[in-house]
Amino acid sequence: MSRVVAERQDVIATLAEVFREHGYDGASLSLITEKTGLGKGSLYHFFPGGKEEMAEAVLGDIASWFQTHIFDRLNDSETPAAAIDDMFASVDGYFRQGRRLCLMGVIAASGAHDRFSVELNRYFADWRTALAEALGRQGMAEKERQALAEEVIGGIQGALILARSLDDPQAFSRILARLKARCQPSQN
Amino acid sequence: MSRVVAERQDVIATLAEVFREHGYDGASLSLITEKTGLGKGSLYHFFPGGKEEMAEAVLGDIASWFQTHIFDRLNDSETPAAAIDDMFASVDGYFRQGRRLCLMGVIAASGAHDRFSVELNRYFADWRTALAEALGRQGMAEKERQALAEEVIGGIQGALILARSLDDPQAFSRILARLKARCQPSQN
DNA sequence: GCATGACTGTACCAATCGGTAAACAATTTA
DNA sequence: TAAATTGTTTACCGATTGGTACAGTCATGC
Repeated sequence: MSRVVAERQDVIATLAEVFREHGYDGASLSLITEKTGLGKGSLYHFFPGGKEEMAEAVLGDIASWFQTHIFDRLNDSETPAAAIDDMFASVDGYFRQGRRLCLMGVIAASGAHDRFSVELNRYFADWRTALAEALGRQGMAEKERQALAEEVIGGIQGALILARSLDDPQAFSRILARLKARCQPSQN
Repeated sequence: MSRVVAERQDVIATLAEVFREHGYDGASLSLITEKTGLGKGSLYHFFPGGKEEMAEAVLGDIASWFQTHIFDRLNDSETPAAAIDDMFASVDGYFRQGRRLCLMGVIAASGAHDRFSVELNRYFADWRTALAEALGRQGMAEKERQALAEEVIGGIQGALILARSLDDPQAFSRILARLKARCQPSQN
């Protein structure tokens, strides 16, 4: 268990960075072998399905991270306002204050989109549902909470792209703060 | 003039679609020859710099379209509220009600980002400046208009990614409507 | 009617692509 | 310790990559 799983987990973390920085098509096997330090043989030992399986593993890893650290906390919390605050803090940390892109967004904006449409759909739909319900437990009306959740989640993606394009990570933080303010109970 | 320029312009439009749908790395020359109907010889005749020059031509074309149809109108208009409304209408049309991605965003989220960082930076910075100034002529305070312009432009990018990921173009329209409402003079 | 220059089709290039196979080393397990 | 499992190295595969070279086509202007 320990060794193997741990190493595979390490590989997945490195794979995630490679896909994030170079995109799916841009992440060649030679680049992957270089960054992971693993030869093709080892790579195909861990991921017999090749590059596609590597990306699936990474997306699955990300999905479960968000599930436990974001979605579940939004759902379980009895103090939705605090849970939503936690969400924004986690998001800020996860995306390194705007210096890191969202791999889900990267894939969605690439030609590999079709290959992973199920994962993409679930990730964004689950996030939207969890946030909308937390907003609801905060007293927000049905229509408005659906729309706001959508706006916030999209806003985060756009802020990441904008921050990278402007080469100004702080743009991410500024937008995030505004989105957060819009989720405050006092704003309803 | 006519023949050459016109044809090159047609090619650029097709190139834009290919890059949009497949990303920079995913747009192989064989795919480009197929979609444009032009052999490599013709392609390299029009774009001696190869794929990179093709992408530059497309980005330049997009930049000038936005310059004349969006940025200039925001700047020139003496009725900023109407100009901002026009912007949202143009954006909705340009992105085909959420069924079309923004190539600038696609490139920004890809490994080819570094190659085109100048173009990306200018596109988003110009848009932000133009929108912020229009908001200013509408009476909005300096700080708030900068922040709102940033939020709107990022929000559009994110809405496109979200709409594609959820396979729900209407998500784009819904978010766009909210962003537009936030720019209304009555909201200030 | 012929020279010119814009355009195109084809063959080709080295390099790299994703992926396979199998020999080999290292660890566990019995 | 022997066998079985797990992991790694290396050489290799055919296909495709972006790019080049160049002969040929075609309309235009002189």
